[in-house]
Formats: sequence, structure tokens, C-alpha cells
Amino acid sequence: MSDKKLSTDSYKGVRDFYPADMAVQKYIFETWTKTAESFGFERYDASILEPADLYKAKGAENEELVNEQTYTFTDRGGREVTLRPEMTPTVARMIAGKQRELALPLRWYSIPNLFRYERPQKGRLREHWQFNCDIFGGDEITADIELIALAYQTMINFGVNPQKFIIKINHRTFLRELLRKNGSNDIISATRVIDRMDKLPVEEFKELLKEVVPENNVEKFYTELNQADKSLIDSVDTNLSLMRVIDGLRELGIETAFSPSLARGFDYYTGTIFEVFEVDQGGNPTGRAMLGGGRYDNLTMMFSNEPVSGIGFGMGDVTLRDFLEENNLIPERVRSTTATVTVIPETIEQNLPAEKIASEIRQAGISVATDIGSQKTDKKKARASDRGTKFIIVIGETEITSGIITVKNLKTSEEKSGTPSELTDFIKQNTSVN
RNA sequence: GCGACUAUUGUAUAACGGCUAUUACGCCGGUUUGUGGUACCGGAAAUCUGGGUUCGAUUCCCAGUAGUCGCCCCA
Repeated sequence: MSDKKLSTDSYKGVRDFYPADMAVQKYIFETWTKTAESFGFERYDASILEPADLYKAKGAENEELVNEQTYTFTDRGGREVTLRPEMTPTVARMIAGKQRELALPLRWYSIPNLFRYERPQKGRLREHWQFNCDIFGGDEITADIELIALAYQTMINFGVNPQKFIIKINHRTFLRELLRKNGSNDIISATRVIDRMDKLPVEEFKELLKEVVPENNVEKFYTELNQADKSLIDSVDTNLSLMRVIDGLRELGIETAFSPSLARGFDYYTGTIFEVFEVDQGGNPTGRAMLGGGRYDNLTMMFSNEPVSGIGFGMGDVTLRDFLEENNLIPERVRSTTATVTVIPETIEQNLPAEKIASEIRQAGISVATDIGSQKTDKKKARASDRGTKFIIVIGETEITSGIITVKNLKTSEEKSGTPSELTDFIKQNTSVN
């Protein structure tokens, strides 16, 4: 056999979830689900496959995204298909499809896997899972407040100290007016430049600003972008909702940081925009945004003439997981995936009788695994202990003929004998105490 | 698409250009142990691929490949 074997590596930029990884993933999904549902959000999903037109139709400004950063292929019937790179067009399609029967406002969430074709790097892979929450319709100000409160609560439910993150907030209309006031006429590219402020050295950033506002306005504009001050909002005077959103959140006990330089990349945002960042000890944002979102108008435009507006955010599992691990926020219990009870037959002949006993205990709603390996009993016990099972039951000839088995609590070394049904209470009591 | 860096058992690592390539964890087997946790003994397991320099290359050079981290872009 000299033929070349296949590599066991996963495809570039995607992950294998071995049980230990999957346990963490499950914890993340469960926390997302629990939080969204505690706000009355309903879950939806769709296929990862979408007609390529869904993304192309969004307009020329997304050309790079569609042509270079999606997985797009032709199916056997000659149709162009794309692996969904984001959830918004899909949810817009779904809403437009049932617009007549859906009563607004709607609170919907989803945990889709999304794909983008690009070079993997820290916090960015080719496939990731994203917690997507949207409120469609409803009073604009309150919807914004509620959605940001949900974003906040998500962080809290992961056990994150509020000192460890910051919610940056801004408003697209405010940004546009601020730019106009400073003499910019190309809003779209100006927004792109502004979005990079925190990434670039000051002088380099100012150089870029010269391309979007008149040179004699650069200093003043730069100062304003750094001015996290509400008086700046008033000075722009556009009758904005931004103030009311910030104040409303404060009433709910949630502090946000007004950030004139927050822009976000996508063009479909029209109102409130926000991002959540990790902060260092001095309270300064670090790294990549963990969560981001904003308000959009007329989301269903490409499907119908009846406008539906909303506000939503997305939170990726890759960045979140990095953050949780770096901050030791993944509870130890999450990592243990072993059954509560391990039944250990002494010989292979006793495997089947052991399965029968395991089955009886399972009837009581207890998770039970049987170690059907060929190792010696000692090895099996050691293995069960290493894997974190709470109880072991050794099955030998005596147990099978008598029907009386002995269960041992590995933590306390306490033992109890009896028939399987007599022992379930003992197991349950000790499990709940944990 | 552009750039920087890295590549040694399953994982993490060590080795002035020179003995049989180190150590830990994990895995397999054994002894000890109160029905496991401890301790001890033993075993399998690696220099990415192809060239070059050299008496001799894991080590130096070149190319390829792969990965990591940036840039671009950000859903």
C-alpha cells in the first residue's frame, strides 16, 4: 500500500467540532437561544443555499462582496447558487413572502451558518455561525432601545462584566449631516474612511480625510469625530432619534458610548447603528467588534412595494468564543459531556446484561453509558473517572445472577446496593446536589 | 489580490552543523491501590515536499506546499 492517503485536515477556514469543541458551541447557542426567547423573539431558519440573484440584486455597491467573497456555483440544472454570506436578504425574502399574513411588529431570531470566501485570520473564518436578531416594524425609538437591550443582555448572560465591554452607538442620518456640514459630498466613501479611524495612526487618518472633506475642514472635522459629546448631536440639529435612544437605554440601566466615528460598512443602514467592543483596563475598545447592527428601511424593496423597516444585529461565534476563552468565561460544567452513570461489565460476555441494566436506569431519565471496551475493569474505571462520569456500576457474575447491583458515587466514594430501580433515587439526589 | 512570520511523534516542545533526536501530556500494556483518582515500570509514535551548500543538515540557502498573523473588505 503505497498510495497517497487523504489529509485529515478540514477544509481551509472551516472548523471540525470535536465533542469538547461542540460542547462549547452548544453552550453558546443555548445562551443565545435562551436570551432571545426571554425577550419574546421567535426562531426561524432557511437553507444555506440561495439563488445568487438574491445578493446580486442588492446593487452595484456590493459587487466585490458578490463576485469575490461568496461561494457561488452553478447547479446541475444551470442555476446559479450561493452559500448565504449573510442572513438579512434571506429574512427579507421570507418576510416579503408572507407579508400579508404576518402582523407587525415581529421579533425574529436565527442562528445561521454563513459563508464568505476570503483569507482566514483571527476572528474571521470562511464559515461562522451568527446570532441574528431583528425587530420588524413597531415604534422606531422603542424597537431600537429594546434591540440594543437584547444585545446588552446577551453579553450579561455570558457572564461578562459590564466593565469589560462597551456599546458604541451612532446614527446614519447624523453622520450624513455631520459630513454635509463639513463639506463632504461623497457620503459613501466618506463613511468608509471614517470607519477606519480607530485602526489608523492619527496623521495617516487625517491624510485620508483630506480626500473626503475640504482640506481646511480636516482639523475641525477630526475634532468632532473624537467628540463623544451630546452637544455635538444638538449642533447638527436634525431632529434625531439618537438622543432618545441613548436616554431610553439609560433608563433601562444601560450605558452606551456615543461614537461619531462609528460608521459600519454596509450601505443599507439608515438610522441607529451600534457595535459592541471588548475594552481594556483603561476602558478603550480593543480588537474586532463582537456584535454589530443597525436600522434599515424598506428591507423588502426588491420583493414588494410595501415597505418593511426594522432594526437588527448579528453576533458571530468566532469572535465571541475567542473572547469567552480569553476571559475564562466558559463554565467548567459546559466541558463535561459524559453520561451521569457508566456501567462497567467485567467481561465481554457481560456486555449485553450490562446494557439491560443501563436501559432500566435510563427509564428514570438518567443518562447512562456502558463501557463495552476490551480493557480490564481497572482501566475502565479509571477511564470513567477521567471522563467525569459521576457514578459507576460494575457488573460481574454476582450482579447478574442476583440482580443486585452496586452504584458508586465517584466524588464521595459513597456506595449503595439494590435493584436498578431502587437505585435511581440515590443517583438522582446526588446528581442534583452536583 | 498584497505582505510578514512559522513548519520536529496525536498535542505542546528541546536539540553550538556531528552519539541511538529531548521532555511533558495524551494513547497502549503492566505493577501497586479500598471498586476509579495515586505512584512506579514498559511500549508505539516525529524532523512538511523537492533541490542546493557541506565530509556530515532538524539546524544554513532556494523553491514548492500548508498554516498563522496583518492589509484589502467586512455580512
